[in-house]
Amino acid sequence: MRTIARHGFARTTMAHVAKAAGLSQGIVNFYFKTKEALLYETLEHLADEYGSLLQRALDKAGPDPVAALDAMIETDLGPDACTPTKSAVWLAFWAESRGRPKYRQLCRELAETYHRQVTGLCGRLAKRGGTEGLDVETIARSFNALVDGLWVDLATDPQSFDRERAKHACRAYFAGFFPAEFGPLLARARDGHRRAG
Amino acid sequence: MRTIARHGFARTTMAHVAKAAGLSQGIVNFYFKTKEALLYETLEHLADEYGSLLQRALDKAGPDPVAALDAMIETDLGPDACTPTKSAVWLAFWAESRGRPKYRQLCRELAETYHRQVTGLCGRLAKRGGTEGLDVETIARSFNALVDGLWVDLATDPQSFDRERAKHACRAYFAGFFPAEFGPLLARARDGHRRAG
Amino acid sequence: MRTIARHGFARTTMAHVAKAAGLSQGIVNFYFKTKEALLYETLEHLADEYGSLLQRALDKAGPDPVAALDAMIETDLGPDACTPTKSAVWLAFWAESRGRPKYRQLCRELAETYHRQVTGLCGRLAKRGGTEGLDVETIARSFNALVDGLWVDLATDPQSFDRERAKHACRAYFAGFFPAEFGPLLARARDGHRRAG
Amino acid sequence: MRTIARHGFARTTMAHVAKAAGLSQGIVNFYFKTKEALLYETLEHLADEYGSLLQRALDKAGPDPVAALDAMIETDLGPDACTPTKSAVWLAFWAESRGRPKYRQLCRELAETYHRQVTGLCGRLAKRGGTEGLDVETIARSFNALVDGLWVDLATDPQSFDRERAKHACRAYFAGFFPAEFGPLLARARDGHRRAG
DNA sequence: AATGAATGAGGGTTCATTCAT
DNA sequence: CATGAATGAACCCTCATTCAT
Repeated sequence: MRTIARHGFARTTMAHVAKAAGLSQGIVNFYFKTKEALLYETLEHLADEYGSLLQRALDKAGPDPVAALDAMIETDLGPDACTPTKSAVWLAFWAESRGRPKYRQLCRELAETYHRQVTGLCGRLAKRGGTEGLDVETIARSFNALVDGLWVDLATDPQSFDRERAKHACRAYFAGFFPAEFGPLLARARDGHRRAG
Repeated sequence: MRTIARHGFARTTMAHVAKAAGLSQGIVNFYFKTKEALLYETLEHLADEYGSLLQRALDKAGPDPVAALDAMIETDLGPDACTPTKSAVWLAFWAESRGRPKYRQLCRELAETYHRQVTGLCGRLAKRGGTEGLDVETIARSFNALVDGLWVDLATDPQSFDRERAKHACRAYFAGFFPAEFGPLLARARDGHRRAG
Repeated sequence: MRTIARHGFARTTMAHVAKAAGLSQGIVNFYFKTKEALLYETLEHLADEYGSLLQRALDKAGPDPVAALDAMIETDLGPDACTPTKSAVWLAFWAESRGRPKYRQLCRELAETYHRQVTGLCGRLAKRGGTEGLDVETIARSFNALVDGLWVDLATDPQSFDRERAKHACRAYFAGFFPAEFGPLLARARDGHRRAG
Repeated sequence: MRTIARHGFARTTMAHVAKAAGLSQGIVNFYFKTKEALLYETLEHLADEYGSLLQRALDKAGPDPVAALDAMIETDLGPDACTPTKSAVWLAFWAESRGRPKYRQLCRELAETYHRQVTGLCGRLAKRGGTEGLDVETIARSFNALVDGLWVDLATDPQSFDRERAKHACRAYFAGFFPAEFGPLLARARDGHRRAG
């Protein structure tokens, strides 16, 4: 992952990877069989890790949709899932997933799962707030896009942004649709900043 | 661009490009001197085209910040700037821009210009609405992220989304911060859909 | 073929082949796509060449079975089909054909065709001579084995043998079963030797 | 030997050999020092085994040249020396012996010994039969070739042939030169077949 | 004595680049 | 200008060999 993040996908060679890992090329190939296999297992590892981070966060958040959505935000932009390296690697795989069916499938499955969860949570939120008219499908997809975009921006220009402001942006995004629920969260975060600053 | 979109950056070869363009390999190299140069000129072309599309749209929109922001949305997600091929190519360059300073610089300049424009427009909007307390900096960066993310999602899964819904999502995003200004736009779009449907 | 004959199959590298042909490795791979393909095409070339040599000889020999069999001997051990290089290459392919179905198939087809022809000719000879009791099937297979063995010996030790004596051995072999037909041929060859020596 | 027979010489790896023998790769290298050494010792083993089989058969056959030659036939095509595996390995070594002086030397020595014995026996037979005019040198070399060819054919296509018919072919070969001596052998074998069938 | 993880040289192959035509 | 055959560096991968355990 470090090698992909540093050199880019196209310039990632087995020699780079082996040297970065402090291993010989022979043994890397012995374990991973193939460069393609190594790359795919990297993607799998990334997806698995992300999946379990998210699951753990959701379990901890409990049944409340606001808490759950906030947990997703905290996970997506937390220090474990959203490092400069990892976001760069995700970006690389997204870019390369066109024309590589295996990558595409895995990415899409993850995105679909994510989308279903967000849609479900937003749906419950809309029902509770009496705003069933909202297009939760689009809200969810756009939230996904927002997070993806934040990752892209963090990957391409880590200076432009910090993770806390990114989280704030996500909360502000939800506050636009669910002011009653996410307004307080926003305010609390703002006060936190004021106290911290 | 078609070749990058189809095969991915890492698997794009001069032979592919030449064949796709109906040219001999020799002449492609004669004109572009180098693969690296061809790729860079591709990025420049993409950036120039996008820049002029945006400029034209802004000129046409006039001085009103709402109209200008909406023009940006229309451009970013319009049929000229946001084709499946182009979004895929942007994605590829973003991914590869780490570790390639020339790409990085060009991408960053474009993003900075864009960011300045959005920030300016949002600032005027905030002033006009009497909501100077808004963090226009973050609003602008997040809008950028949202558009980037929508491009990513359109590039990786064209089915998940259509451009009209993406535009709607952008307007909804702004409506969260500037309800008075973007609310009517949203409503109009919604009515348009109703009439059309 | 020269490289296989010189270094053996196992030590034949593309670098050897390219250097022996006075070409770069790149262009060899460009033309043959694959080492495996190059080897297979070599076998095909060898088989085609042998097939057409044999066919031409048989056409020239006419319908007489003795003349035809003698033409086969002349071809198999003639200067075109039976060079040190070619016999070595045949030997290499025979050895490697176990475990390489494609080689095996081609070799077997050629052998089967050959066997059918020899069996047919011997059958006509046996009928003509009133010795229908002969096991022409085995006679033909053994003749095939004899020729193969002569090739092997010529390949492994070119000094041990010359082609003329090998031909003589083949005629002597047939003379054992068809003395009336092949006896004169033997005698003529012997006289030829006497005159020549 | 099993590995060479199955995969061919070129594709025989130390890993294959070790696995087939149920040993670790380390210990195989420890005992044989080198792949080259292992291969050479394999050839030596094969040659030694063949040599002692032949010697034992000749000892048992006694001084009669016909019995001795028949013993050679029985050995060469008997169940101990002529298994599918062994004939395949011989073929592999013959093929590879070009360009490997050590193999070549060993193969040639064996062939020379064999040739001397056959020549001697045929010479005694010719003298006894009053046919000193025969070219025993060529008869012997051709017999060797015949046996080699039978091995090749058995190695490349075990179905085409069985060992009994191969033996018969050898006897028929000798019967062509020494009808008085090998005719009865042939007849006996034929009767044996009849009784058996 | 025995293992198997580890090494690294060398193989086949790809592909950006050059150049005679 | 244009071609495409030709080059060679660099890639991925295999595998004989070594060595700590």
